[in-house]
Amino acid sequence: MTRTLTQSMQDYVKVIYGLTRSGPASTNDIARKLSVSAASVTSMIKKLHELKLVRHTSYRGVALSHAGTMVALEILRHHRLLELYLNEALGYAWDEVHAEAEKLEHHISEEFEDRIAKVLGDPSYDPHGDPIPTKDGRMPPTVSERLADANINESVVIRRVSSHDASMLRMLTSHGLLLNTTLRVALRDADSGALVVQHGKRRITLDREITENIFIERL
Amino acid sequence: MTRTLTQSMQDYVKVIYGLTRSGPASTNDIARKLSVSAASVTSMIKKLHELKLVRHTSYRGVALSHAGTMVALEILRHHRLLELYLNEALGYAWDEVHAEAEKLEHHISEEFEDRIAKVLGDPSYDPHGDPIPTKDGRMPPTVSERLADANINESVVIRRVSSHDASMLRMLTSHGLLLNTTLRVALRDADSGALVVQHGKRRITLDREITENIFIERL
DNA sequence: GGTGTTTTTTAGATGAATCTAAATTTTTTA
DNA sequence: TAAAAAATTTAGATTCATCTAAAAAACACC
Ligand SMILES: [Mn+2]
Ligand SMILES: [Mn+2]
Ligand SMILES: [Mn+2]
Ligand SMILES: [Mn+2]
Repeated sequence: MTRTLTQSMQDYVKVIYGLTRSGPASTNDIARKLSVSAASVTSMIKKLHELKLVRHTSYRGVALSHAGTMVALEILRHHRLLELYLNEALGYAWDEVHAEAEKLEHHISEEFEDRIAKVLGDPSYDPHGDPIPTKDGRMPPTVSERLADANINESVVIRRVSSHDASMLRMLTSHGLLLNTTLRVALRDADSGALVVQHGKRRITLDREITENIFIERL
Repeated sequence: MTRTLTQSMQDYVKVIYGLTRSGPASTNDIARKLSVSAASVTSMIKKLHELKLVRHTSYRGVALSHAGTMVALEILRHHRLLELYLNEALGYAWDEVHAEAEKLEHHISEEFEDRIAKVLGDPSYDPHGDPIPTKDGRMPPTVSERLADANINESVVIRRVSSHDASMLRMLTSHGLLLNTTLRVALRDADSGALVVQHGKRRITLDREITENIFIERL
């Protein structure tokens, strides 16, 4: 069913899904995410509305319909399965998978999706710890506690890094801060909110922007 | 460099490559292969000419330039590596690989190409026995003797099947006639040109259309 | 070698996705 | 609460790949 949608429509639906975790998405936000003009967004929203993939009232923002949500989840499943496959089967690093998956997600068949899912053992999480929607559109639990909010002296495990910025991911890699790494919060800078964390013998300073994007399980 | 070409341009270049084994390709032939109108071909040829990918004189057919040939070989490399990868790594049958590779060939990165080539051990032939162009644009030898031309009583090995017609490939599979299968030519029907071949204990009749598309090595 | 057939090209239109500039509506703020 | 600012939509244009119909060129055959 996704097959009849153009790549562009798929991209809009995916972005709208990401922007509507809390309330409707604005034209400008969508435009910014997709690097297109606001006028382009308005015109695409009109088309998606006619296809009943979104609900939209002029000047009032846009939200996905149930059908639209299913489309978004399917694309997200493709994306995350691809990321994991590139990582596990082809040896891509976690900072390299996003760009490739971003292109391929629109072009693989259901057959391909099913086969890589099977090879991977029907996984629930991608290389960044993001949940992979199931074939029937259910979303596995998402780890949502931020390292930024951890307490001093608390030991935590990194379970998700919600950034596709390759340089941030490489920085974490260089400090040995991979998924499922255990660390302890040593200090918090009251002004900047930066944290100093203890990882084995190493002490690493992580600024607020980074700790906001690292999600953890408390031990 | 292929990256700046649209998918449509890539498809034209690939088809022109396939049609120019002997002399220039005609507008109509290209149109037929791509299922577009002759007028569309003329207009695309004009664009490809401006990009110096083809040489074209009005009403006189079209041929690839050196640059165009390199583009075609790169796409062909993507296609055939993908076919082999789908077959070997993901368990697709040889009659299923073509359609999937046809879509993906335009969307994989050089990184992806290099990684699957490496996983496959830098292969020279795809699941149909077609040669895979090297990264620098050389073409491994192509088996070109047809089963149709084999002599009675001759033993031969199937080395290439130049058809992407899934039903023909499945028919061959059902008779156990896979790549690298040895068989003996038992009879030739003088009228139709059909062959009866002996494969182990089985005798199989193959009509002319099929034997024209099976390429062999003589033993 | 002229004339009819086939092939190719040109002309002009369409739909998709985009843009800029202008108009309209909503929100903010003084 | 009215004016200014910001967000959104409308209007109209552009680019790409396609189409159909008509014109032009090449070919084929008597
Ligand atoms: Mn799918
Ligand atoms: Mn991810
Ligand atoms: Mn390539
Ligand atoms: Mn092949």
